[in-house]
Amino acid sequence: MAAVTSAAAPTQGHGGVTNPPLGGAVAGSSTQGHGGVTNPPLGGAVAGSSAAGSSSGGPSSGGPSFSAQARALYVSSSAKAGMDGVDSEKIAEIVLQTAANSPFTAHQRKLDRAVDRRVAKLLAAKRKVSEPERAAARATVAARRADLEASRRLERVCVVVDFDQFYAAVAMRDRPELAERPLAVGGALVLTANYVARRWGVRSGQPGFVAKELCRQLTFVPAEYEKYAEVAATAMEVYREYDPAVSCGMGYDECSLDLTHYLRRRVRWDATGGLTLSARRRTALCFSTSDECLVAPFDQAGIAPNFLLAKMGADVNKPDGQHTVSPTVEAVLAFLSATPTRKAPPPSAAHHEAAPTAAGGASRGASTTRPGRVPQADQLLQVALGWCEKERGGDAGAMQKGISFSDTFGSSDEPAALRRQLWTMCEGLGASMLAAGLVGEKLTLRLKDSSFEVRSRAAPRGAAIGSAGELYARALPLLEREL
DNA sequence: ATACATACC
DNA sequence: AACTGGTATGTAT
Repeated sequence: MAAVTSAAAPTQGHGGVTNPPLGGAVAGSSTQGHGGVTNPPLGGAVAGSSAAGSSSGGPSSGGPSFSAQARALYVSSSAKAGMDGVDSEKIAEIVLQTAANSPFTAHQRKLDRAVDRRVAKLLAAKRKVSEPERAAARATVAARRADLEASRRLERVCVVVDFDQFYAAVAMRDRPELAERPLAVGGALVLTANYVARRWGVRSGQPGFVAKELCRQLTFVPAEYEKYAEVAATAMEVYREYDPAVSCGMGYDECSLDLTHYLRRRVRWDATGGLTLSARRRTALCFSTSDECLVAPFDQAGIAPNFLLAKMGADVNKPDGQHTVSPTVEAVLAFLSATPTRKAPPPSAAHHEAAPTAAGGASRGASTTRPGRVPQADQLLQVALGWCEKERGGDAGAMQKGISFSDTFGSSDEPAALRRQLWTMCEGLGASMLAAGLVGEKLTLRLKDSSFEVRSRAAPRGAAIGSAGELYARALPLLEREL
């Protein structure tokens, strides 16, 4: 990982950081624009060895027809909490009618086909692996697995709390008259729907026009991110009593606590039996000191010996549920085999880097560059075993690596209009860079057209980028070339 | 290194 | 009329 440094982020002074740099960016285009600055990837060590991954349930290679896929998509959504008694046939029908022939869906299908090709390629490569190679790989995995088991920690009590229907809960808190009505936060896209709306089939990630079609009475309210940050901060204040280092997830709607120390001090707790927060204690966790904190009466919690498992557990038993993974190897493995692969987080070298390397380091370095190894295999193995040493849920305290500004605007091919749009976005990005105290090193212009095709063009490295003017100067040539 | 894609909320 | 926006990471070339 190149030792590029930049006049990076002074704000959160991290002493003499040799840390990664950052950048600034902007974008514009005929329908949508998205711009961002990125840095060279963290690089770091990637592990090798050979473990199995499993494909994300995307069908399509000779799989079901498109409408069957759409139906399957819906069925999974109807299985969500609070969706009993929903007329799934009808909803599937409406979703198909309104969205199946959209340019978005067409683009999505194209992406899916690319994934299928990649999967086919991997499977073909796998088939070519000889039996001796397989045996060697099995031995490597067995050895690594033994290492991981030997270093497995089960004494911690990690909790991930998920603020259910968070954005909608905040909206309903402020406008109680909306609470009984179907409500969606968002606009072009549904970010969150309350449980009333979900009964109509409205769900997050759905395009707004489909949601409206599903539920004519649906009320939309725009997202208010500053407010969410505020409410989350208030909730964190409460959680801090239980874990001074409590961290908040990116979208503000979840946080992670390590209750190990709190429980040792305050509660009689049987390590072998695990921990179940009593309803009362959980309520205390959520609401203890202030009613201001009454965010969502239906928060979920995952409780487990590490944050990987706690995060996965928070997704079980919605709404208003909690799931405990007991601190035994058997319980952990049983939980994993009962949990769809889809629920596991993607293996990430960065996560691995973030973990103390007691167990990981040596074998990682040794196997990284061997040919024929599956990248990320060590991470996959860790996830498969439910092994995770991450100290926290979020990456609290990590230095920001990029900052971006994007905007969806009306379709246009007018160069002049696009330049104006670009300028507006440069101003927006400049302002957020200023607010964040960031200076850019590298600039990327991203353009999305009306068929959802995305182009990204990077400016050659140059002087630090700090203002709207500098952003524009670097971005404009990129745009001109695309006109 | 660049472009393109993915995951997550 | 018409499928977000922001950050970080992964893959292919």
